[in-house]
Amino acid sequence: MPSSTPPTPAGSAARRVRQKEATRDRILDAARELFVENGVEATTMRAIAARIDYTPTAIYHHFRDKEALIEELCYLDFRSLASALVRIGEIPDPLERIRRMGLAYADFGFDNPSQYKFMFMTQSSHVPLDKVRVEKNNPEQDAYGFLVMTVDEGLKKGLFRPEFQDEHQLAQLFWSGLHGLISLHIAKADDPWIEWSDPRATIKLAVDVMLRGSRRQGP
Amino acid sequence: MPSSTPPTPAGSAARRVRQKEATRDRILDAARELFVENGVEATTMRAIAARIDYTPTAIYHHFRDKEALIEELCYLDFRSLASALVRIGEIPDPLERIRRMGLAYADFGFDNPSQYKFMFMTQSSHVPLDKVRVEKNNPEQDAYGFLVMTVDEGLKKGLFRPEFQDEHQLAQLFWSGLHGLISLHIAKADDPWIEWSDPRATIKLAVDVMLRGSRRQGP
DNA sequence: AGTGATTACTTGACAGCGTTAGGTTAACGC
DNA sequence: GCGTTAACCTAACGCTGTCAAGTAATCACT
Repeated sequence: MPSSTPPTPAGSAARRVRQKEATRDRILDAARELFVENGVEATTMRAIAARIDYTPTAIYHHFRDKEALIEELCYLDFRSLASALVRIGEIPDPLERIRRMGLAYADFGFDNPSQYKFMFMTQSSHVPLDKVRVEKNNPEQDAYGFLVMTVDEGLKKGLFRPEFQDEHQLAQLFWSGLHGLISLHIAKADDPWIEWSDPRATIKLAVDVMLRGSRRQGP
Repeated sequence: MPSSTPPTPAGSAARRVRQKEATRDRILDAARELFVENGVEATTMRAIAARIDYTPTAIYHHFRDKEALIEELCYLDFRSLASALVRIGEIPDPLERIRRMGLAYADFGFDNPSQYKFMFMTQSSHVPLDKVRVEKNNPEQDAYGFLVMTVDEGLKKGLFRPEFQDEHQLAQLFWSGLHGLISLHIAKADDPWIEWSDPRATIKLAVDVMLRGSRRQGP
């Protein structure tokens, strides 16, 4: 067998598949750049196409419509968020794990405001039910599921006050506490009305406040 | 002087002013209804005009553009939110006052999701700097200022843990904790991914958690 | 009473948007 | 070579927010 054979998939059919995926990725990259630069709303299909020297209609051969394109980026970001959080999974103490997850989650939001915006600040059942892309409760892929599992572990170890029974409710409480600060800062950072404190410092305080306020007794 | 004179402003000039304000109000009412029904984005100037039997361009004699129309509604809602909260102002204990304000704020959000959305979940320095409509720090009109003042009162009474010094930071912490839950519920209520707990129950828990986690010692 | 100015509103249009029907062109299996 | 597939383009549709210009009624004033 000659060494000139392409490494993974031989044959020109496979090459065409690869080429199609390549332009698909170029569309995604261009869209992401423009979304980050100008926001989702202000980014037009024409602009995305122009950036990679295609006609707008070419995009529709790769994505059903603009929303499907957004959803694809959203899906990729959900995975990258989850894999950023999962590195914290080894920390043995559930409470400390929650604390560290919170800080990492906030970092993700502040570092990627544009992604954060269309992940958590816009309506849309981001997963078409027939074609689930993210595996639920796989911590590699589902950050929310990971949080719920961690909270559940804390509940079973009796680390929280007795009024907390539902792991979903407590997880939503933690999550939304952070989300509030991140999203307000993204949406209203320019508002002269509010004198914003350093958001990362506030996040640290907020995480501590929520843990202290929900855990059983303690020193 | 004959009694046929109109009550408040005499003269037909004044009547014209009143008529102009009347159609302006009709535009605002129609816009509000459509915004609530279909959302801000999906509501067109043409639809607003059609609802009150005007041409779309008539609106532009009363509002600079669509954003100015939204901002006017936003401004009205800010005042109605503030006056809903100010009724709680008499409660003497600052902590209890914060707790009650939190619950009232959440009620406003859950009861008026559409208003809440364009008040707190969309970008825009909602106040044109040259023409401030809401009086800052007047609790009747500025809900955020009211919260900051209450937090400051608590700080001065030594009710909070020593790491809290900045009244803005602590106010933002409380506020954003609630905002997170409200906004996530508005944006993602339909998302099959998350098993939402009863949001009002979670709000109650969240308020208690945040107060317990931030106040000094205590039983 | 007549005249000119003001103004609330309409007509008709513009550019730009997301999207689509239909045509072109190249590579494919046979 | 031939029919098929499919990636991409051309041209257009209906929709959007917005505007320049026109109309008609009311105003203030001589």
